[in-house]
Amino acid sequence: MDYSFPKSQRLKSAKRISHIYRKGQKVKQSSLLLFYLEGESAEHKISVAVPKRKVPKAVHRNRIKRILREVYRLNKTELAATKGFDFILMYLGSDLPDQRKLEQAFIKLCEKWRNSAGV
RNA sequence: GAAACAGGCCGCCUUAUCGCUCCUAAUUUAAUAGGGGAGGAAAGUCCGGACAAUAUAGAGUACCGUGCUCUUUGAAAGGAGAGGUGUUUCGAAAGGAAUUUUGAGAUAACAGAUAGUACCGCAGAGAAUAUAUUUCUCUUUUGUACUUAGGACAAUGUUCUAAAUGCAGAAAAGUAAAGGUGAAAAGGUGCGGUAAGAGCGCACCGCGCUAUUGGCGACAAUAGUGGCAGGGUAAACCUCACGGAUUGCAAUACCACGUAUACCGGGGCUUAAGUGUUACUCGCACGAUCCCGGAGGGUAGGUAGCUUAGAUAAAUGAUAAGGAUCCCAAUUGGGAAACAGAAUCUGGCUUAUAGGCCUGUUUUAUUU
Repeated sequence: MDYSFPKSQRLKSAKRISHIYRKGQKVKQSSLLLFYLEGESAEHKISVAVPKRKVPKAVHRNRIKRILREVYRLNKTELAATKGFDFILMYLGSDLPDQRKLEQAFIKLCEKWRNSAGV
């Protein structure tokens, strides 16, 4: 099993990210929102986002982003596909989340994504 | 031992597994080994400094900062100690009172309100060139009551005139003493004085000015003098003194990519349009394939700056076990753990902070 999460699997270009926000499809499950768009390389690329308006404290924002990244890292296989996709995973709640609940929500989100993206 | 105050420090630890980031090493092109990886405030961005760019031709204005004294520390901002003054709390003393002296604290953006402007809600007559539709007082005058004196008549009464006194009203003044309003009412208390009053006069207190003395100084004491003009706000503008080039790492340098000397309108081509220079003015420099405006197009990736933390959609994390701390139950167990996340570095200031430790001072309990 591959649980690594190197730099090549992260979405880093500001131009590409704003493009996904504009043109990408959306899937929602409880407090998670996933933007996705077919990518340029064979690998998946992902980026996490927490809106400043919902979570004003920098400490809490950092924590939520780390938890989201950890959830993705441990459940990467749920998003397995033949093509590479670019994702943005956004947290819409305003409280500090529980990691186990978030993992279950993420797995459900992945099922929805598989159906809508037709993979 | 406990409580209060002041100052300082710490602000969970260990192991394993999975993962992130930077550096080094060697094999070699996707993996291995070793090492480093958030804070006392990283925060607010309120003051300094380094560094960078602009300018180096300066001057004035504007703007900003600081504001009792001395010593000390520091590159500066700032800090520390000692003192002075004002305000204020508690206690003591003197005095009839106003007030003064003194002991122990607290506190002050603590230069200037006799340069000018502005503001001072409500209440109140009046809030700054003081003042009345209250009260008080003199004078004049009207009415009335009573008394006295004189006269007339129809005579133990009636009536007229004059004067004094009381009451009520009016006019013209005096006064700012009393009541009342207010955070604040144009020196305070007492005595004299006056029609009533008033620094109008006097005593004491306070205040201003001048001189002398003491102190490095802020200031203080003493003497003389002035009858007292001049309320408060400068964290309102402002004035004075001292200091300050401006903009900030999204600075800036280099590499890569890419384009348009296109088009439209206007100005100018040597009697100067314009650009740069510190916000403005002057001055200075540059100045013809030029300048301004419109509409439109392209780029916005990387390296250095940048750090024995050093990223760039931004690492410093997750899970499990064990152990300290605190709380509830008191056998086993269950729960809690603050404020808060680096972005060029650095010195301060301010604000947030569960819990714990140490030192000192004061009060108090117990034991000897």
